[in-house]
Amino acid sequence: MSKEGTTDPLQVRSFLRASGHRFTHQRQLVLDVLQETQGHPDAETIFSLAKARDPKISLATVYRTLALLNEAGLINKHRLGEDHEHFETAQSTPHYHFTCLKCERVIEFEAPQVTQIGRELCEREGIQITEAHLHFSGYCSNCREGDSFDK
Amino acid sequence: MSKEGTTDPLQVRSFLRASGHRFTHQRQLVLDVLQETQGHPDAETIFSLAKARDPKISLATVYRTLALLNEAGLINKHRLGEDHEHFETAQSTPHYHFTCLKCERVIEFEAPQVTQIGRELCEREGIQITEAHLHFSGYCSNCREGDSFDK
DNA sequence: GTCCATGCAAACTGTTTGCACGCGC
DNA sequence: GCGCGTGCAAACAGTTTGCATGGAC
Repeated sequence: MSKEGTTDPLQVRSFLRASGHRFTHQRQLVLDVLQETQGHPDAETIFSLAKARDPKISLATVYRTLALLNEAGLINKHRLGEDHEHFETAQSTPHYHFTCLKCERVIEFEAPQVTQIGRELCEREGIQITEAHLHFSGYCSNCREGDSFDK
Repeated sequence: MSKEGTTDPLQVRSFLRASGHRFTHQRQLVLDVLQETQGHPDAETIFSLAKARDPKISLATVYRTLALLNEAGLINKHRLGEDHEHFETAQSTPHYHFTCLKCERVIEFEAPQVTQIGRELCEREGIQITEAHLHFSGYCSNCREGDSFDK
């Protein structure tokens, strides 16, 4: 589960310039943080990691950058817990998530069937699908019933 | 696509009493509204519909009631657009949603494959799944490309 | 030098909570 | 009448925005 993604500085730079955006220190930084972070950090986490390297960066910039990168398709947004967004660099193969309601652990999995479901729906309804999210929640192997153990 | 559900006054009343909750006018009202409303209203919509019948009901009560009914399994919560929750009375068969990014139309569909995906994941990961959400977004038949027509 | 991007603080949205009163039981 | 449920307003979390300054090009 390594982070591939097309996010090296040069590509990002030319991508931004091509779409009429400037290549700033902050944009690079947010992307770096996202690439180097395991899992699915939320905006606040990304912010504090970025701030560790550039104490001047602001939360607003992080949000603005995340929105930009998301629109560009370089990163993806997910509602994992309930309340707020999590981010990850765009992967080549679509995948989905399970979240443990107790320990918040996230398990990623692939499910090609989802693409098929979408395809059928498109045909039947004449729609066009741009995004698919499958999300399970429940209890992971450590948290199901045996709660009392690790208390 | 009729609203079945086990939400007639008598059943709700005894359900609430059984779980140590009181049967109030407001709780009945919220449930009524939810049953009589097509689609997937959000809290604000439910509030204004309820308010039309009882001008004294408060938004806080609506939220508290929705939370209660959701925990009880009588209704379900969904993130359809992006920003806020939508609600619907619990259906007997699991179903999922497509949302049009332009006109916000929601299409419901069934997909038994999802249950299967969940089952496999449970076996492989030793987890326990309590909830499943599959959500597509994109453009409905009216909104894909032909935007200019209905301008 | 131009203009987009940033930092800051204030605004905003959806939802939750503290508290005194009111009503189901 | 006891105690949960309510209404109100204030609090809250996550995110967005207006504005003056700063930096990419």
